[in-house]
Amino acid sequence: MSPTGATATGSIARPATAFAVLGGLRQADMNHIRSFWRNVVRYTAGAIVYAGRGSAGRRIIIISGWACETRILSDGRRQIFSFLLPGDAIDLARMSGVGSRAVMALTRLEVIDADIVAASQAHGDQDVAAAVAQALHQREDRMFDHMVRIGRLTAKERVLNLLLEFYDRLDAVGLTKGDTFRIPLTQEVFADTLGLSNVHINRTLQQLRRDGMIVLRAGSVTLHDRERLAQLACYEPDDHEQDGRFDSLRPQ
Amino acid sequence: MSPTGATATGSIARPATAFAVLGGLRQADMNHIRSFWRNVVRYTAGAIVYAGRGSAGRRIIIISGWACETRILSDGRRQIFSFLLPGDAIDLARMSGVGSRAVMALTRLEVIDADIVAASQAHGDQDVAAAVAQALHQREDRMFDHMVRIGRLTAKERVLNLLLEFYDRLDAVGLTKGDTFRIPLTQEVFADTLGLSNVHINRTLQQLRRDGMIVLRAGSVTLHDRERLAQLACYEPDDHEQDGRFDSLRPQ
DNA sequence: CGAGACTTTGACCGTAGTCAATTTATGTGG
DNA sequence: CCACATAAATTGACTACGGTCAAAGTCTCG
Repeated sequence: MSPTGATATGSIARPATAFAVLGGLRQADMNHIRSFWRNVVRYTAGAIVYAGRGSAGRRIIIISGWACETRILSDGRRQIFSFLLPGDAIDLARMSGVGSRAVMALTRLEVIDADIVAASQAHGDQDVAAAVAQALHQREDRMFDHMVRIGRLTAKERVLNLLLEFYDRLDAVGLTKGDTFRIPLTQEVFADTLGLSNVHINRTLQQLRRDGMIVLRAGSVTLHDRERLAQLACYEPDDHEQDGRFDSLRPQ
Repeated sequence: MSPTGATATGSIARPATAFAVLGGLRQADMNHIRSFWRNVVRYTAGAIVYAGRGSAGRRIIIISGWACETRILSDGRRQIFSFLLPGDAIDLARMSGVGSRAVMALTRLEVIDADIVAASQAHGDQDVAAAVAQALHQREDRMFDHMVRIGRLTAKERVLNLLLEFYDRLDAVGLTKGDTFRIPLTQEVFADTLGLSNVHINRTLQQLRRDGMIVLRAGSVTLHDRERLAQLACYEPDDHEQDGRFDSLRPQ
């Protein structure tokens, strides 16, 4: 393991693992994807993702795992700006890590250079570059939702709203099972995301559990009646246009 | 005045007014700018700025006045995402105004199509298109500062931090006089920007005045000892690289 | 001068923060 | 598989920051 937590993946890696998140693939796609195999870069949880590590360039696609964009103030306070889930893309330009902004792996993370993928337009009629551009746009759109969350919603609304966003995003890449999905976040991460203290997050979650609005245990969440929850949490999926995430690699 | 609040400026408008904010100009620049004259679009305070109104396109440059990006929730809560000051540029694409996002004039506003200006590279060695692109980037960078503000700072810090940002931005285009600048915002706008109630904004401002940290009256603010204030407000101007605002029209 | 928009004030409430201790996972080496 | 170390979740007691409601005072501008 390199000191930065990043490792270029050798031929040891098993395709089935890294790309499983993108769903079952047609044989043609599989062949196409295998060609990227040695371009996948891995990070350990807690690692900072820099541009240029391994074979990852400035624009990257998340293959598996969760990451976040964050800033840490000199006095220790931390704010998380956004989350990066499988199928998301981000431009690492101007990420400095210092007082400014950094992308941090929240779990083990697999990443690939977006330009390498885009350069080979072999699979289907999809325009990979366009899909990446769309993913970048959606990230920006979500940023506004997030500002509303921390600026104008109550603690309960913030938590629900965020969980609903996670559901929709994960569902779009096949990472939900019915109303349930896995969520690898500590309560402290929730706190630093939603502008609350970890203690208050804890109490809010318990309240939501007691009210039967969510089921949350052992790293997985279940959201029954999302329609109603969305109402309660001011969650208005602006129909963020088409789904622009990088699932052009998924079965048609 | 059109129903939307937008009017295309005819030849009646006086150059000296609209472009005064960009500072005194060399004779060559003045001539160049005169050619844009009929492309300036005006809005009244409170008007929504849409792409395509008058001669303004998708990417616009603020010539004079203040505007903001905002969203209004169905229950009336409002969040302001960013402010647009003279010299700033913004891409109006995907501004819907409805539940999503809108640009609203906070004062009388003068705007010009960025592409029209960029199309004529006559003045100096500056690359206008690059300056506009930079301005767009800076807007994004400031968005992160803003998330930290509403997510992690106290009320007092939020207010100071925002005022310091205004100072730096206005100073960059010559709109400060010593430690003082004009600020056309109501306390309610502050509230909806900083995620606080208007009443609390009022009390916070009074507190800051009593502590002698700011002077605020009749629409103008004075910030003495900004170094100290920056310290207190976690204001860390990340040295947002070069100054990429649209002041390439200003004297060299 | 009057209307409407903004600001200011007071009283009171409630959400969320802080500090500190305890319990419960999680994980690691033996 | 157990023992220990560490991280994470939970709880209680107390505080305080910020919200709400309602009334009164100011300012602007036609």
